[in-house]
Amino acid sequence: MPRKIRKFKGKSLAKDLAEYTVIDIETTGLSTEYDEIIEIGALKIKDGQVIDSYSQLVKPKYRIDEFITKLTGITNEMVADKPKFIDIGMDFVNFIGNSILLGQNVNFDINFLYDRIYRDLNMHLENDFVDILRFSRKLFPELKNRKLKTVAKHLNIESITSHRAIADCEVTYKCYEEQLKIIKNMETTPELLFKKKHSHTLDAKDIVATTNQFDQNHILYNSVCAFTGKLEKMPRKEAMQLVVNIGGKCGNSLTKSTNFLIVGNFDYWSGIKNGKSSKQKKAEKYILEGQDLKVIPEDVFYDMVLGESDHNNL
DNA sequence: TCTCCTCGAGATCT
DNA sequence: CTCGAGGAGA
Repeated sequence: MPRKIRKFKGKSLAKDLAEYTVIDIETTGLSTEYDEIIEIGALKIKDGQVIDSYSQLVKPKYRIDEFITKLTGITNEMVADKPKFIDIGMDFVNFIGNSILLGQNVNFDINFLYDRIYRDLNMHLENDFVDILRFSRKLFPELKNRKLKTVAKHLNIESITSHRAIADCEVTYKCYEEQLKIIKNMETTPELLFKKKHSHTLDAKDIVATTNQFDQNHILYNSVCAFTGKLEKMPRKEAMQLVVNIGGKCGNSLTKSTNFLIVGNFDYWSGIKNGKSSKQKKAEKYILEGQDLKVIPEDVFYDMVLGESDHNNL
């Protein structure tokens, strides 16, 4: 199991905040490993108003390339006499304090800052954060993309052409405040909007036969089938449909009336013990008790359903 | 019905 | 990274 990197990193929140700190950084590239911070911007917001700001250009170890200068407008000359991160890192840490951080795809900024603060100051950036990219994905799925600029335009917020930290903070916090208004108008809250949905749409009862031509001599006719594990060749729903179209029945779980347990793959399932799922172990117990139940692998199931000849062509 | 898990697909940041 | 789909188990 891969060890968790940045283990003290804060949690991602979806909240309607009265007080927070917007952050944005400019860097020499996208890689936290190889690229460097060249500008930090932050705005403290309270009740929708800017109450404090922090803006600092930072001198990187390596030169800024042309692409970044063109993108941000930040040149090597501009940072030549600026402090290195190690000299101003503490100022930034003090500025944000323990406030909740907010930004567009803010994981990008947090990861850069987390690593830099740890390396230079031997401290952990533990602040919780709000990523407004999550908001726009939820609210504006119809837009061609959810880049800050696109979202700002959609919300009639003016955004300047240059990618500079403080300017982007301005746009970001305005986008957040506007999106909060939209959520309020929907008579919901961010918490409700991001509440995990129950996506268990697969209920065996919902699967009905698409034919009434049944072969009453088929081994699965009038039988009760259950599944365990992930099937290789089709979604479980399709397999259940096959059973039902033969005139069999399906259940979500293994019961006293189950006749066939079809076993798929569960190599991926780390919680599995002795290579057998609980359904399989339950089935073995029922068989010992004399139940008319067979445990069959996926391949055998296809032989039964489709016939030997078709099986080879799958 | 609820919580926990895994995987694959799809974006966004400079 | 985040989400949704789809599993298991209680």
